[in-house]
Amino acid sequence: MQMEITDYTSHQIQIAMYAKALAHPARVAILEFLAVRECCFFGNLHEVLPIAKATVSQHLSVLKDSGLIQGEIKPPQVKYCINKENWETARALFADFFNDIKKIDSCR
Amino acid sequence: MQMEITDYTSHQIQIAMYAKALAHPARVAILEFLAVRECCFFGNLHEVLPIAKATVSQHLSVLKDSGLIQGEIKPPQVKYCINKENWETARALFADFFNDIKKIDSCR
DNA sequence: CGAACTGTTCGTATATTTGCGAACAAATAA
DNA sequence: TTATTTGTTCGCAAATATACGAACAGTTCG
Repeated sequence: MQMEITDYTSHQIQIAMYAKALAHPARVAILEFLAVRECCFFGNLHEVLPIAKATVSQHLSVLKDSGLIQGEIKPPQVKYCINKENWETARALFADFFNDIKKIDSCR
Repeated sequence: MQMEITDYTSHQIQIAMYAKALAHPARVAILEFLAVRECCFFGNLHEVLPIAKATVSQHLSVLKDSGLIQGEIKPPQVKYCINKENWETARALFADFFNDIKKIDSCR
């Protein structure tokens, strides 16, 4: 008797969650921007993004909720940076996901 | 004078597009299912997913539009499989994205 | 104290996503 | 021809996501 998937696995849900965090160009831009700087304040991000500060804040919130970044209050500014542990988790998750599928020959 | 990002780069848009395609557990499940089978019909997918066939069809449509999979009509069935070229593109895109950021020491 | 600066939260408008049943289309089988 | 099988498309409802200005909160500066 074949195992039946009645619901999604936590693995699938986790990949989908990280993917959702990356699913908007502004958030990809934020992460790329954080990547090349030792340190980055909200204002730096707002400067280079073509959106209102309220919207920037919202995207940062999504990224924080995903765990990919973290913010630290350095009054009167807020400093953001990549969360290394979770970043590595996501990196490995996507790498495995794409490679597992690359192994097989699929159709044709 | 610092280069200013006035809009998103096509690179950022492309990552966001692929990420959006992966941003739902059902679509991750579909891709994982396609990964371990030589060949896969719509019915096989519908069987193992906890959603109505109309919804399965919709998710397949999203994945087709992203380029990650392709469908082939084998009357009266429809056979789906991973699109290898685009899959490799996405794999490389995410791998680079995650590794570029892993390089830097970021804050703390 | 009040003004200025930095960023978040609120309220709202609009667009997109997700999900389903029903209707539909195409091919096959009876 | 009619019924069945397979999957897509339609129409709709509900939930999320995106975006903005305005209001707000906390800190610093004058």
